[in-house]
Amino acid sequence: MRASDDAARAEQWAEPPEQARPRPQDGAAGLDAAEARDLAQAWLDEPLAPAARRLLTGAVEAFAARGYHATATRDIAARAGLSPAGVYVHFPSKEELLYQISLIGHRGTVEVVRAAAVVSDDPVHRLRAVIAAITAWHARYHTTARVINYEMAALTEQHRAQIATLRREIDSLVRQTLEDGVAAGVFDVPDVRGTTLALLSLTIDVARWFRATGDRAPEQLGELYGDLALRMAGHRG
Amino acid sequence: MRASDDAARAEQWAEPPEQARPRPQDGAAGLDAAEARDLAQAWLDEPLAPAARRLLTGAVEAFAARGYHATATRDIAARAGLSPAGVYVHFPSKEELLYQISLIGHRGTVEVVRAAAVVSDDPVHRLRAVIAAITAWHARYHTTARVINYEMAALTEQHRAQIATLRREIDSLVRQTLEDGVAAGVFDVPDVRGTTLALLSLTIDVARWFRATGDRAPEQLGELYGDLALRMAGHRG
DNA sequence: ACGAAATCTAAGCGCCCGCTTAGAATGACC
DNA sequence: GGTCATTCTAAGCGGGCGCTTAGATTTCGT
Repeated sequence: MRASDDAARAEQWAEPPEQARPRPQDGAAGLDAAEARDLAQAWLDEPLAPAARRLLTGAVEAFAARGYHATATRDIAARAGLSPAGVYVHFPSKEELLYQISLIGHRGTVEVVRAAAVVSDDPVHRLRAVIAAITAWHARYHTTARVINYEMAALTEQHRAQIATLRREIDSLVRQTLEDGVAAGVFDVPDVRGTTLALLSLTIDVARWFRATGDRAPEQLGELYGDLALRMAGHRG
Repeated sequence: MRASDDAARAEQWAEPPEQARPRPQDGAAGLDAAEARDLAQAWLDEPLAPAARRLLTGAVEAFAARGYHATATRDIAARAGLSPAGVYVHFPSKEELLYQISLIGHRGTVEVVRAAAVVSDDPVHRLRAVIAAITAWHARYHTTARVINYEMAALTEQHRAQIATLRREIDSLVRQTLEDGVAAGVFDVPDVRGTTLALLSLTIDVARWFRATGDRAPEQLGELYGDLALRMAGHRG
């Protein structure tokens, strides 16, 4: 048995220990440097006041580590270096924080998927590119991905419906690619609906187990999953 | 576009709305008849006092619907028809409830997987049977599966370590089956570790999206996923 | 330099949390 | 039918929750 086997199992099965109570001003508690950099980068394009950005990234970390309902607005405020009341200058409620995180996160995913979809008209190349892109995104931004995939039930009904629209777009694109491949005779898919479900399932679950400290880079995982997707689509490589 | 397409997308993307506050004595709030029957069945073999069993099944429902941290012990007590203090006659803490749920759930999964593994020595039949079994279990007992897969971080360190042992057994069995198939020349798997990860990922994510009200029976889904597993393993059927 | 707008804090409101305690009901056994 | 362990409830403790309010401080166009 190779030494990396244990690491692999830990990667799959171990949940991160619940975070210690954050110290004030400790904006990136519990995140390693690479993860914090990626997280900050991911939110750089959003037109936000610095304090609002710190609140959002702090909320992502807290929600991912302890769950939405278990996270106190006081914790989020402390991560952003604000007093408990400081949160409500920028966001009217804790749920609004989650909604904004979910919105920005889902829009980012949709953009990544769209970009991957236009690289080629060939269903084979397109399926591999799309699945690789979704997978790499879920790995690189696994903290955000955790929140937007596993805390949807905490959104209000209206917000959840709005997010569902974005998710449907991703679903449609994967399904359409499968159908195109079947029509072109390069895929063999007896159950397009079920296989679409399985493909997205595979990429979403990455958010549950992926750790930046593992030995697998997001893009490497993306390529592996892209190849697995072609196999699942019945493509004879 | 077929009418069932919308249902399929809902199946994949929609989270169940947060449950209404349970009424006292309402032991199966939010579960349909089939789901409640399955849940009760799953716990029938456990040697437990009736009240303890009602507390455990009530806790499963509550944890699955709203999350561990968001669930009040008062809610669990009400589902079991007890006063808030009645919980502590049977369990010393809320975490102990989660631990017992996790233990019973994981033991059940391991049993199901072991039973599927002995049906055949042929890696092809065995992989299909094992993946189909895990998938069907996660679909049939998706309420329990949700709790034991997504609330692990809420366990104490000792309890989490104990559960990890059971999970490692499942991981080993899938990995060994892949390796046997490669050695026998019936599988083509460039990355056994990553493919094992992906296979288990696929089955676990069923707990996130599966609804008993969907048009797909647990065993049907198991067969679909068993076939997908063989494709992912590079078996030429 | 100054007044207004934006941003932030100290304090705290009403409520719900996990869990404990004291003692009442229950039921199996002699 | 009395005994006693078990099971349960009513009441409540200390504390944390989301969020509000009143007012201090900072920022900035003029």
